[in-house]
Amino acid sequence: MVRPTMEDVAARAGVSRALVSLVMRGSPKVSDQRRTAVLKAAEELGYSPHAMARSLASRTSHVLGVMVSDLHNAFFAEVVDGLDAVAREQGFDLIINTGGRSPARERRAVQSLLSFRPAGLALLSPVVPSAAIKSAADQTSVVLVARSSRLSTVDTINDDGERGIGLAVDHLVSLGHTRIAHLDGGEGTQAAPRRRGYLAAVEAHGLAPRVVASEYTDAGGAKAVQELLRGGDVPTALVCCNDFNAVGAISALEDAGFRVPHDVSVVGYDNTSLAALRHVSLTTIDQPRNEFGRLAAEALLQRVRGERTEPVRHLLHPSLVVRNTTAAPGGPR
Amino acid sequence: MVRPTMEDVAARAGVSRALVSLVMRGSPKVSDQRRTAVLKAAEELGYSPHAMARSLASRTSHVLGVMVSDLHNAFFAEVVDGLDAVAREQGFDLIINTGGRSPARERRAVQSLLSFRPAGLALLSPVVPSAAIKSAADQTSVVLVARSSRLSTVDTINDDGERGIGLAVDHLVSLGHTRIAHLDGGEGTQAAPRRRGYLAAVEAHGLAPRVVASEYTDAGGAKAVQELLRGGDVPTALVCCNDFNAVGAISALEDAGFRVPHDVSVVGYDNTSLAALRHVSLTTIDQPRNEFGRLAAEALLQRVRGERTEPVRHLLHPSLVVRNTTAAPGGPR
DNA sequence: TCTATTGGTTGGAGCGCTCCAATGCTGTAG
DNA sequence: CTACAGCATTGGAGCGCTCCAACCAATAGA
Repeated sequence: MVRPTMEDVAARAGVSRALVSLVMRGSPKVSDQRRTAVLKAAEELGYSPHAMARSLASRTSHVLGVMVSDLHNAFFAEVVDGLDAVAREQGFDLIINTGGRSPARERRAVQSLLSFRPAGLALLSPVVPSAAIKSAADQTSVVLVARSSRLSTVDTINDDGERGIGLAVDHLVSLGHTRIAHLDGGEGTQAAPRRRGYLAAVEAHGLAPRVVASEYTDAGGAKAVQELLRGGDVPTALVCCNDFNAVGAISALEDAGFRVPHDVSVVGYDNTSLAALRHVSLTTIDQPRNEFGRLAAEALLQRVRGERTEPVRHLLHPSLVVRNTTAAPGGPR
Repeated sequence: MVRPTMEDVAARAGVSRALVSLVMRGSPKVSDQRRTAVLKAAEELGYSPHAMARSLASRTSHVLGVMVSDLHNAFFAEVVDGLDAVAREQGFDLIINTGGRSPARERRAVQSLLSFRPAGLALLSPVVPSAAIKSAADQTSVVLVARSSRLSTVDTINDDGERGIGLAVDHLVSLGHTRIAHLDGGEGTQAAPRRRGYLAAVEAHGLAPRVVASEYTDAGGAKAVQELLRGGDVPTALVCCNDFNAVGAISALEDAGFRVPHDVSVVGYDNTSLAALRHVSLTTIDQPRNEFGRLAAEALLQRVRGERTEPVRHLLHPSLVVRNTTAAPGGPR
């Protein structure tokens, strides 16, 4: 369990510790002969550099910290994939920590990440108050994903939720729908722009808006539909705040004898893997999640390299994915 | 961006660096007067200890590395939750890295984690060859989750897949089913014990076994059912290798005009969040995922504290979760 | 009164590495 | 034959911390 150090490698290869250091960092100013000798010795000893000692000595870090607010949500998995790809490419490592959607836990997670003195910090949909983000930003470069901020020291990456919902409404209108309701995400992240997008799009088409309070869960979607049914006046199309909500809504509709999409069309949001299941086959709005991650990593690395100090605000274009839960009113069962 | 050091805090509080170190580590042998002075100075400067310098100096680590083979799978999120809870409790931090189910990437991820010299390493369902695990185990304590191993230096945490499938078969038999097929997970992790469990349980009940080749995806489940249908002789119950497979199977059955559970009962495996959706409401086998994580963390910490050197092999009991995809043959539609 | 003991505090060495100034070495120009 | 690049190589200082032996009162015991 006791690992060899640079000193051990140096002794075995018959060179100085400094030379080993140069080899490990891939310096060009080392003779081929010595280089191979060092690499051979390292190999034989099973040596690999001590990341912490390295960053302590160099006063630089090759680590990006990532705080994932909710590991249970596959949304973040793809963001992390994007981050990972770009970071790796540029010789950076990721250390991930999770906040579990609790501000206290999230705060601890950020503290823990900062204690490693990362070169940058990506916060994926954080729930901590803005002040906490500011204090992190005083210590390292910070990028926010799926959360906006007015802080001048942090970069942000978001999707254009207004536009995304607009795509859903346009799609339904083009199918011939005129009575389109929105199941609202309430206090949830990004619920506000989605609601705004719904209202704007419906108005643009000269239709009457109808917003039903709901939340980002399948139970929430079901409950909202039950409420709608009690009212008697069932719309022909539902634009839901996310995929889970949509699946709950579909369930409740079918329980009540409605057929999707024959009687009611339903659109989700997020294009989770759930939506793609053939059993669900949900028409939904896709966010370029991988791109979120890539842009987040690039934003951080730009700051790390000192190429930029002005904040960037990326607003990515969502896209419509048509599957089998939307059709013209009275269309396919 | 330049953070204060212990030296700065010491100067401000008018004490030595060593005293600050004692305070930061919560040593009891510091007078209250000095302690408050130090804490005040630290607070004012926004000081927080440098985790890397600390672990370098102390030659101990308060970090557990976690390699998650696939972030997209919510299974691991709960394991990580369990790990996180126990680790935090004992003052350890988690650093997570992902392998994306590719041996090469996974290897890099493990390398990267090891370069932080973690006190222990949890590998969640790793796909790297056993030799790579052994080499990691030479460098730190290793625990394997959802993968078994004969290595005497690593601990393992698994569910008893044989028993789990047995529960599913018993349940179906108790409902009156006699023609029960198994959709097999092929080369996938844990597919072998599940297959064995099916064969053993079916035999124990004196029934004829029927194993259909499939895989851990919804498309795989659908394909297997289509094959079954082409054969003409459709069983009254399906025990699937996992939840995704089960959902695909249900989809294909419904497309072909069969009703679940009236015509065919279906059982999944894993109790993913998917299974709990009311739209799916799948009878399935639950693995104590959180418990996996807790036991993994405890196994590592026991080794870290030097309490144990013998390997442990946890085999946890899965449990049956009955929902709406199973019924007596010809039962509820 | 002198020596032990105790509790609080401190300077210095050292963790494994990087960085820099300095060194030795060759080869070429003067 | 000396001078001077130019290159490969090296020793030493230092990153922010922990750990240890030493130290310094202040109190207790003889």
